[in-house]
Amino acid sequence: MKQIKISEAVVRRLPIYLRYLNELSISDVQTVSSQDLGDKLDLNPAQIRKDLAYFGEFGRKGVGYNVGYLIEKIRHILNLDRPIHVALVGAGNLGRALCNYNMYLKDNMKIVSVFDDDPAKKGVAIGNLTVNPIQMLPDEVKDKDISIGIITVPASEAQKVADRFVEAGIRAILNFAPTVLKIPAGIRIHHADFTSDLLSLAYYMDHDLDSDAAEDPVNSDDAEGAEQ
Amino acid sequence: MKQIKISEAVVRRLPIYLRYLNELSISDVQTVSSQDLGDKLDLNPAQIRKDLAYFGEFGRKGVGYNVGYLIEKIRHILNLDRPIHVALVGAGNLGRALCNYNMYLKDNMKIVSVFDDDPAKKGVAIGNLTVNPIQMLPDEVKDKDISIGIITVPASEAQKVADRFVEAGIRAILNFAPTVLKIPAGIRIHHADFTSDLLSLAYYMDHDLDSDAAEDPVNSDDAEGAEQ
DNA sequence: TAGATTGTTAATCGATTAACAATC
DNA sequence: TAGATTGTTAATCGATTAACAATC
Repeated sequence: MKQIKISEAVVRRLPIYLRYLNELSISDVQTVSSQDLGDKLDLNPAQIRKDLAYFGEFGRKGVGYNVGYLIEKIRHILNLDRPIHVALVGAGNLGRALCNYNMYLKDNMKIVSVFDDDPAKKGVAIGNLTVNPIQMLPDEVKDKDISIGIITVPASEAQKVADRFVEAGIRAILNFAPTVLKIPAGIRIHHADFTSDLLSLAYYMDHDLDSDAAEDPVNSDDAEGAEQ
Repeated sequence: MKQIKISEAVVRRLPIYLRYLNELSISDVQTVSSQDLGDKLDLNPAQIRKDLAYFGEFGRKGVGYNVGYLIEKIRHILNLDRPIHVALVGAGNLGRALCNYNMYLKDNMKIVSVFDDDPAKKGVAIGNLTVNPIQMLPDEVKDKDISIGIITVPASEAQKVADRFVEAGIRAILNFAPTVLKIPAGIRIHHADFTSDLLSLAYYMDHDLDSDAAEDPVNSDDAEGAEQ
């Protein structure tokens, strides 16, 4: 039996496929080709076929993919055919926004517990949840079978929260704090750091051309730079 | 003069470097090596040296990089040595959270205008901004020299907002809506789609039971039985 | 059948890492 | 000087894309 390592890039595309397939399903579209998917999602059709083929043979030659069947398969691959429980630490503006964003409820994944170490926030309601003190984290993780943690505390507190998550037995972390975290191997971590995202976009603005070109290889030509 | 194409991967690391360098600067650290940076940021030191070398020779052999000097250089490369103005469309929970997140003020980048097409939100205050009707977008972009747009509307509205941004002459977009947008070549777009991020983490729940060995995520149920 | 489209292998492209001469 | 560390080239690794036989 061959052991294929599925790359993170592949896994990250699966929810994108799933999302569009769900749209197609709602529109009662029965069948879709890798070409259709590629056009819509701005991806190479060969890449889509290859991604899916890692997990099985889901299509029919000459026909395409059955939308409902492919949805079912991807949901299974992503473990979304069973409930996945999420905890969030940091009931600030961003944390509250994410809690209210319950649009992924339909995907069997939901935030079931919110924490904050500010005593003033204890018991405050956010949607149908109430803010717990951070000390309750280990018990809640156990009691509610929580496997993913979201961090929305300031950068200065993020590592401490991550450590607590790890100790409580969480399997994966989504970190919104603008800092790099040290996490033991075996725990997955994704960074959702929009401040870095935003700053990196500034690179593509028109550079002012004042400085000496010798020392500044970043001139406006770079910003155009071929469509990809 | 050589025109080197700088990859997006490189550009995206620059703000990460900058952030840690700023921390070092605050701690009065004068010099840092690529080894130090790599340890802290979980990156290969050779990669860091290579990234920086695309833009010039910023270090000293046998010594390392001067923190203050490198900050200055990276800020210049990223255009953060001049004000960068940002507009945000979608004054919901997430949009308001981002507006209140003015922690990147110190980087010369700030949200200067907020829009929403809900008449009920017109004039509502968010921090020191007030919500404008979407019709004002083109004029605001011109008047306030706005070059980056943030989209925090529902997925169903996101393409319309993107089109407005492009027409108004924006140079780059940060899209928080969970959908793929069609954007003309030459305009940069980054996706900050945390719902996909979160869903993709679910993949690692069952499959990753032993940490380092690549394990076969294609279990027998998966590989089998395309009904078709 | 003829046209379409998959699954998969091979080719290409790009990014990361290793290695080391230069030199502080 | 001896040790440290850069800048850069070469080697490696991994991901994307092209191509096409299989086949619906």
